Amino acid sequence: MERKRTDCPALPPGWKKEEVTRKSGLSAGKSDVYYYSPTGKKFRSKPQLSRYLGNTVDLGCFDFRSGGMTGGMTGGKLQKNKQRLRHDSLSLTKGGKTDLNTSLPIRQTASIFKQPITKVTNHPGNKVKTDTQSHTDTHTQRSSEQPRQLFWEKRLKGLRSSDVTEELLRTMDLPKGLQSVGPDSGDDTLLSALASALHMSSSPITGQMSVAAGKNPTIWLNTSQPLCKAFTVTDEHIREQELKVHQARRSLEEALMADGLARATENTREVFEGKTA
DNA sequence: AGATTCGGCGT
DNA sequence: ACGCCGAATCT
Repeated sequence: MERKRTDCPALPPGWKKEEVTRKSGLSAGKSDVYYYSPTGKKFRSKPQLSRYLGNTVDLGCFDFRSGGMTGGMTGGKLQKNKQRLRHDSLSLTKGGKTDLNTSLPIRQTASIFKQPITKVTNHPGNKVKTDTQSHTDTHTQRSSEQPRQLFWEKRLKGLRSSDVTEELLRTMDLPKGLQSVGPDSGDDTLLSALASALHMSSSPITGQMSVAAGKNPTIWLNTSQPLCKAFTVTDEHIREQELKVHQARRSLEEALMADGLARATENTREVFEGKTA
């Protein structure tokens, strides 16, 4: 039945939406909605889409079934102003490759995707100004980006890594003695903040040097540093870390060996049974 | 194996 | 009533 993959207006080019009507069973007549990324991966739920796109995008106002944005604060209940999508892994159609999203959450007050803006005036000759890739093209020069929110790292809360199966990976442990500054004193946010700082910046990460930053961040916060109290790295820390790296490398080596062996034996078995794939 | 399809749990 | 996802079924 209905087997058409339509372009989804709300999503960046390359994404397709599909609606399949159930044709039998108790739920006959109902339908399921799927999305396909430019690379062809199929998505069957909003959480799955969200996981894939990363926390960079808040699909809070995205309606999975219809494929559109659900309007702002309509109706009685006040809706949280959380709405931001992004506009990235989608516009990255060039690399042909990666679907990976390693970018960090960016403030996005307006709509996620490219949308025409209609300017209403009394004057004739008004045109619709379409937002091509003017500002958001920022993939190369991001650090110099305009105003940043003071506590933008809050948006990193809940950011977790997962493997290809989307199984959540165990989080890392931070060395004792690291303390966050500002709201969200959670360990996970701290970890994300530090990881982001290391990821984005090429200069040393020292944390917030001024004690006053805790009291009055508006004035004293050093915005080029993560929301982490100043810390000192001891030789002991360094040795611990070296040990961890060694252990990780050993595990990796073992895993690779085991995998290689497994493949080898499987191949020989198949040849033996005469089923060469 | 991968894709398709419906059931059914949880909200 | 519906979103989400497991698993049976199909190719």
